[in-house]
Amino acid sequence: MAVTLADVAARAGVSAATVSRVLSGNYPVAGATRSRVLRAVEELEYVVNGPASSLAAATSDLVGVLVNDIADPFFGIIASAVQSEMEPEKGGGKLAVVCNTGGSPERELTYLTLLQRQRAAAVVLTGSAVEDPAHTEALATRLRRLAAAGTRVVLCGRPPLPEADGDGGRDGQRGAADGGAPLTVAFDNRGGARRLTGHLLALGHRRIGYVAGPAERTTTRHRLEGHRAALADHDRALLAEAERLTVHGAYDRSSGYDGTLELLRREPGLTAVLAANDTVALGVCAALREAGLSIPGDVSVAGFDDLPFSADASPALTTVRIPLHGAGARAGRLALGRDSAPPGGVATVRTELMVRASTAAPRSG
Amino acid sequence: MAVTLADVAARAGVSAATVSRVLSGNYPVAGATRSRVLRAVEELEYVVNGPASSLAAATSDLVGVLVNDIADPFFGIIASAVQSEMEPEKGGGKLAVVCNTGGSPERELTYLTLLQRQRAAAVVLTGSAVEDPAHTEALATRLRRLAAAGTRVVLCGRPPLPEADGDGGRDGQRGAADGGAPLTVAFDNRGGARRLTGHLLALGHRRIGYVAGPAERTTTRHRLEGHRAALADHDRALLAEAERLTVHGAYDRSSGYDGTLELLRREPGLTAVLAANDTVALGVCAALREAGLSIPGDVSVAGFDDLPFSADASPALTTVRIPLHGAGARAGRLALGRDSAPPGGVATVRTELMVRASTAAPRSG
DNA sequence: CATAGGATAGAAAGCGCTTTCTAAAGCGAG
DNA sequence: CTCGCTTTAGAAAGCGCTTTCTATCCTATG
Repeated sequence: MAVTLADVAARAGVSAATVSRVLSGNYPVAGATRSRVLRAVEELEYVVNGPASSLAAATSDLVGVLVNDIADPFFGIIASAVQSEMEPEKGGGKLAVVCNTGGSPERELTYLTLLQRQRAAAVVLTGSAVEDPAHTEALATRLRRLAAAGTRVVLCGRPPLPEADGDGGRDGQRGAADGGAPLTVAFDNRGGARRLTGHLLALGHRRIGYVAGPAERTTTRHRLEGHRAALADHDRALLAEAERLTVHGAYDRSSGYDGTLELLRREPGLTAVLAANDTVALGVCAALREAGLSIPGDVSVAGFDDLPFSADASPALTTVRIPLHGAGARAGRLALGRDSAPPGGVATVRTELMVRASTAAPRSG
Repeated sequence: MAVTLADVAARAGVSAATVSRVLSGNYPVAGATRSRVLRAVEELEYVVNGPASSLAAATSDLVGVLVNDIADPFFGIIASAVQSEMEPEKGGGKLAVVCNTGGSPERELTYLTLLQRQRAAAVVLTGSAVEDPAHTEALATRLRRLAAAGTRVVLCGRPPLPEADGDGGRDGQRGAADGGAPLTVAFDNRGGARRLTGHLLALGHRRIGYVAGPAERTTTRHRLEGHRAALADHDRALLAEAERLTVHGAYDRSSGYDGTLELLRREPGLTAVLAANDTVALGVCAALREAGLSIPGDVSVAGFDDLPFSADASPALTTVRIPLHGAGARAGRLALGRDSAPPGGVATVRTELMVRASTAAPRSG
């Protein structure tokens, strides 16, 4: 039905092998022959059959990008950056495939199977991971197997895989023999949270609420650890209160709203609220305003991520900026093997405290 | 290297054909045989070779989703909805591939080639199209060719393809013979804009600025047409001013900011500003506030799309809601052939005026 | 008890491409 | 003018799967 290589070959008066060589370009073909083939391709509107090509060559130009929520700009920005590294102009010429896992470990596995089936050239997993030991192990096993089969695996914004144990590591230098072990681009969530809480403490806040993300996510834990480390640094007594002033929710606006209501119930004297991320912070602000509290006059609010809308919120949000675009681009290059692997396989991306209008010294003391 | 069908067959003590039948499930296999095969698959950790499978079956389970900007929630929501229809549970079991065109016609064509190469099962094109005749024709040709080759083509949020002319239409009833002509899920941008401007006029606004999107985009033109139709309906004299009170920009915040500054320069007596979309509206608000104007006290502001953050902006944004999720889901089902084609191949999605705090009657008159 | 007919499984022919192996020219050097 | 090397192109063998066509084994029926 469709035009095939053989049709082009016949039209150009050459063999199929020659056409293939002209198109892949990794073999010398005389100029005259080449242009004759190219013209035939043109005239017949020939389009390579990808599956056939992938089968014969045992490689494909698909790169999978797994995201937790494609409608969330956080992931959109990362995915966009990864994809921009795959541009044909940049020497990639890969097809970046964004897969929406919805944060579900099962779907993550499902998509990985689908990608493995397609013999994807690389896979980039973004966003926090679920800390369920069973899932962690299943995921790690599959990722190592993918890597061993020649698919490049890059984790972006999640912690590196645990060390392989059990039957793995048959050769001394792990990851050197096969396709290479999974690589990681990690965010310094802990450090960022620590600086953020440090900033609030320096302003004089002592009763700081925390509307955290889902309890089982790595990112949630890391940010919480940073927060508590800062509290402990300042005054170990604050740590005792921290537990009571922390509520968990999802990474969305309504969690911020509901969480804030709960926090106010627990501690009406709150002078600051930290949000799991900027989207949650929006909900926090809405709840505070509805409670008749001004920001930052009565309560300071801070978020995490520094998404595009954060500087535009009113008041502009104090937040911890994660260079998402840079991180995504880095992950993309690692996935393409265009950047050399970072030492230890882990590149940590710095986060930066952005102090804006939503945080100020608490009224009086 | 990898485990193949033959390995599984050998292990299960059956032929390759049987294994294939067990896995595809569209042929009766005796229960005992089936479970023996399944066990072998399990034990060998067999994963189908997608390219080989696609080649032999002459189909693939890839569905391409082209978006203008993956970091923009507008597209994120649509893509997410399309993808949710592809869930294995929903009987789809397709791999939705989100491709970021950056709004560039060339990249659009590039990705379509890539998808055609992969023999994609369907392609969904989202977002406004560029109104360059040369590109429109090139795109239409390629899409019709894709459709003819059996790939389902769905346009979402852009106008239907122009009627095929020239050498096309060899058979009387177009689109019936082959895979089917491209389908469209269109947004009623014109009607939405018309109602929005109507709302402002009803409030008493007469000097209404418009920070429009890129001039060459269909969406921009449609919204502008709706706007002007409303003005003309009310008082033809307003139409004369409309040109002067319209500026063009991109679909981003800074365009809203810059555009508003320009509009204020042209007409300091502005009482309302319409934005190309909600993101642009954020920039409009920022510029107005910096100019010392209150919203909606001095100037009313309205947007388009009703993205998640729009209700949270302060003041909450009056806007035209487009049911993006529903539209994306519809497009997804059409792409899967799960919904029957709408009459004329075009399903138009209603838009809804959401009146919120950012618009009010102008001060005095 | 013989035989038609259904159920189940195997053999084998591709799907369209890449790539190794091989052959035919074309060239300068002895 | 011949020999051996390089350049260029063809033949053909798969890549791993699906699917048609056949063969076999039962079971039901006359």
